[in-house]
Amino acid sequence: MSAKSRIERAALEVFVRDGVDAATTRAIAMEAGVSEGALYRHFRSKDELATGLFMATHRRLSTLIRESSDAAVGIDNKAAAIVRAYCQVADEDWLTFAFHLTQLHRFIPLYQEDGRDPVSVTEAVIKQAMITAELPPADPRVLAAMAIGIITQTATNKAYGRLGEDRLSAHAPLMTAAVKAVLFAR
Amino acid sequence: MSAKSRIERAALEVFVRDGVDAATTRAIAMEAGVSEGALYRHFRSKDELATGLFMATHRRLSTLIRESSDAAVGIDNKAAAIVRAYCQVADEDWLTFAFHLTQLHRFIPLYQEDGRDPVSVTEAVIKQAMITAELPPADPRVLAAMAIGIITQTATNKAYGRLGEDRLSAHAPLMTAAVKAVLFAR
DNA sequence: GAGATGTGAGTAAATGCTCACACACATCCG
DNA sequence: CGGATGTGTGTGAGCATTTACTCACATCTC
Repeated sequence: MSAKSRIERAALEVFVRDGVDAATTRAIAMEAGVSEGALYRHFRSKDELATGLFMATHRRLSTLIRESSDAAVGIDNKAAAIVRAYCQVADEDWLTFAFHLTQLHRFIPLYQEDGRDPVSVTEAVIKQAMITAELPPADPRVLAAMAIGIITQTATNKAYGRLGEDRLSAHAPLMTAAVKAVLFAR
Repeated sequence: MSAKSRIERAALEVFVRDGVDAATTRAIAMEAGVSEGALYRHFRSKDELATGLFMATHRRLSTLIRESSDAAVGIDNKAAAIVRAYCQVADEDWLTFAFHLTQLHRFIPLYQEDGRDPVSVTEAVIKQAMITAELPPADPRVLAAMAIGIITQTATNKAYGRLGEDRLSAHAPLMTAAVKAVLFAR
């Protein structure tokens, strides 16, 4: 593995463990088994390192959700597609996903910048389904928040060790049923 | 207002805005309109200040949830009581609630320490309802996470300015319906 | 006047980042 | 082929700055 990716993996570990602000470049370098100087050979700053890692996962997740919900037909299938997208990203690299999940609040301006984030996409899907009367009317902003909350809070509890070692997709059926139920709840 | 509470309010503002780790004692003192020394006259350390503020809201929330869900009869009423408890704490002091919400991840060991936290309480309620066959069987840990996720993610989106200026309880009916729907979803 | 409260300059430690240097390796030239 | 030169990468001591916290002294309150 290249030094650059070793540093990135180490940074993810330290960021998840200590939080981005409390993490030190020294700790990251030590975890990666390189000197502190090497870190700055590959990244301009600690902030660029953290932001780069966050945005990579953010774009991966946002794109996957948008594309797979677009491809699905009908609100039920779209809901299932969104759950599946989260599970896929979480399971293919839990560390990056956990970093994205736990440090999200530190990057909200970036999260919301282009209206292509998971919440906005979900909100758009819901709005559209209300126009076609597939869903009964309600505040789409709140429904989107609740739907995403079902998924992210399950993932968060897994990150906190409350759900054992299963992959996130082990809970996909229940999460999917829950999201569908919420969309129709009034 | 006493200096001590002025400092606490200022700390909450800065902690919410910058995060606990990035917040400086100077910024807090300036926001409170006192010197940095005054801060240490009332609190041993920045960490004690942050932890004290967090635990106060944590205990308030946990206790309220436990007591009001205990008092309610039947799973539907218990679900409504949990939503109401969150809304009450959020609406009576949004700043402390927003602090608790956004900085939770930094205090997980404290959050989980005594099994009286909102998620654990909700999990216990769900388990009991399954024993009495009020609810169909499923993993209570996941159901609890999802139910709490509905509430906290709605609140989080409000904190991020996605839901306008309404009080959280404005969304209580929808959140309550959603939580009930999730508990029965399979 | 005594104790509580407030002040702000000062301190030791930590942190993000730089820099002069070292090493490995490839390319070029006689 | 052997040496010179260039380039990408790694090192770790060192620097400037920031930060949490302290303390000798001032001020207020009763």
